[in-house]
Amino acid sequence: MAKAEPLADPNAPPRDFAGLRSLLIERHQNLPKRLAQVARFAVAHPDEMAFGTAARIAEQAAVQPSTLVRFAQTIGYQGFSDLQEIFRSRLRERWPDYEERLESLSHRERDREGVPGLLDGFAQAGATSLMRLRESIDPEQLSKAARLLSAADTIYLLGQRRAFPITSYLAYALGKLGVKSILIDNVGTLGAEQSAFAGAQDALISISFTPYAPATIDLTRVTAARGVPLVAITDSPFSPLTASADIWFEVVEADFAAFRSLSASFCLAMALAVSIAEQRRGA
Amino acid sequence: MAKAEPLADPNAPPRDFAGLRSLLIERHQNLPKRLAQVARFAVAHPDEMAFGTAARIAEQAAVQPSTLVRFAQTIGYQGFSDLQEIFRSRLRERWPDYEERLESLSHRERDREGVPGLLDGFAQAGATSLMRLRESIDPEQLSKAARLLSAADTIYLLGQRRAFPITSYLAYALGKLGVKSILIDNVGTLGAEQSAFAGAQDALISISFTPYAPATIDLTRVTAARGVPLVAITDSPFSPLTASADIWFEVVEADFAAFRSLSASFCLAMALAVSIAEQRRGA
DNA sequence: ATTTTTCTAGAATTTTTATTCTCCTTCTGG
DNA sequence: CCAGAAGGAGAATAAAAATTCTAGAAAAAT
Repeated sequence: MAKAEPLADPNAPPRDFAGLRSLLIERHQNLPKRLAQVARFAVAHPDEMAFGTAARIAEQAAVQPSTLVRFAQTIGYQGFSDLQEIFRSRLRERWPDYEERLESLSHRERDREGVPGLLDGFAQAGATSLMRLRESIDPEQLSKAARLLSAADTIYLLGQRRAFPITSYLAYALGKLGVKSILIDNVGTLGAEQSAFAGAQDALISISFTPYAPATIDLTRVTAARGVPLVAITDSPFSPLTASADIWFEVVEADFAAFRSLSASFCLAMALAVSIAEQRRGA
Repeated sequence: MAKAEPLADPNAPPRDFAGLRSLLIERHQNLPKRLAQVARFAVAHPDEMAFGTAARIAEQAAVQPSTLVRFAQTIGYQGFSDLQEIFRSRLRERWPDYEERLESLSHRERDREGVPGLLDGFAQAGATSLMRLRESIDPEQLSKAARLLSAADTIYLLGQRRAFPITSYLAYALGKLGVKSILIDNVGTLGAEQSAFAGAQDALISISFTPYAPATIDLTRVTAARGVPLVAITDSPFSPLTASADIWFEVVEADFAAFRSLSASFCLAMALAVSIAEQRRGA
């Protein structure tokens, strides 16, 4: 009857891939023949370990399935499935290198609770969002959007609720860049009137995230139907905005404490604004 | 010798992730409710789809396990396992060259010009701002601000021009957190009237950056002089806001292409909002 | 060389997991 | 508003998987 010592148990197996890997390399020579064989295979073919069934892996490693279970238990895991979870987590983490870096930058955050922890948490969510954005946005799409928008006479900006800060910022930035724009802020529910004069020679930037604000959706649909070119920024390919959009961008923000970051959306908006201005200057 | 053409079967489901993804996006709207729900989940959480068991995925997508099987079969796969294989292959393929990708990510930003370079530039500026923020903000100050603000009856929010996106977001976030707030948006230059009823039992959050918007400065001074506690967010200790502020934060944003990031300011605002709510709940 | 211990293979068992089926609900078209 | 069809939930079933058990082989110790 061994007592549970969850925190400082020296026999507890590592829960991350890096730790497991070094443990395997270290203990490999002291293990019995078949178990050492499994250890070698695991280090050499981590992908197989993550995806395969016990039977399949056993076959490839030339051992019995039961040996895999024994192996896992010998190292300290509960069973094969438990061990496999480590290999899977490695593939789940999208940007291991980058996350590690942030992690080390924020070594203090574990100790922290309450308010300071919040700051770190939101900073982390913001940075993660930004890094993901760079990977997920197709530069070609962005160029196309810039061309489309730079051809417009007036750029109408529509975004409500959580998206409103972004459109209001766009109004500010475009103004500073000398690009004519109109912010449809829907004050007094005058959104329809504010957008009434948008025509085919103009363009509309609509921004909406789940749960999509009805005002944004309705106004966008009506305006796009009139033939106004539409660039949409949203958080899913299934967003109601994508259907009528000429070009749309999917921005997935990381969240913390149930609040999604806005960093990536802002970043995209800024890039868009400046590239419209550049495009115009070039033309 | 007309041979069967197994490759061109129009009903055969895609065997690669990209194809599956676009198929899902395309067919999603013609699918029944629950199946569409699964399609959305699959696109949004491909990692889960790759590793989870049917039961686990079903729970997260809020459907029955059997629905997953129906879904897979409706699209043309043999069963759920068959479908899942596609999601797994994606992780398999992606992994090997990930180091390469990260490498190219940091290299390409030098070569790049124009639009894609802008995105990287703004992302970098945002991330830098966030990292700096963590260093520069004193946790003690943040806690004090949260206490001061949580004691307020109504929180008035003031910020114009570049700071307006932040205050409008604060209005949204505080509302969601159940904290009473009033956004002084100065529509129709009614700012003075909007803030007229703020008293000593309330509080004011003022945000302003160089060049400080006169409306913000004036309204802040007048309101603070009436005895309303003031928390200020600004970009310099010499800002006109610091003089009358009970607590103030200096947020230095990095810039790119002559546009300053807003990431750090947003991050601070979010942390502030959530800690006010936490403080209230505790009291 | 013999006993004891450790290790392994393979069968047996238990658990988990996907799939099928049935009955009920919710739409849709007349 | 009703009839019919399509969709969906949940139990039942079948399949597949991991795990345990046992007997025997290999290795180590005496």
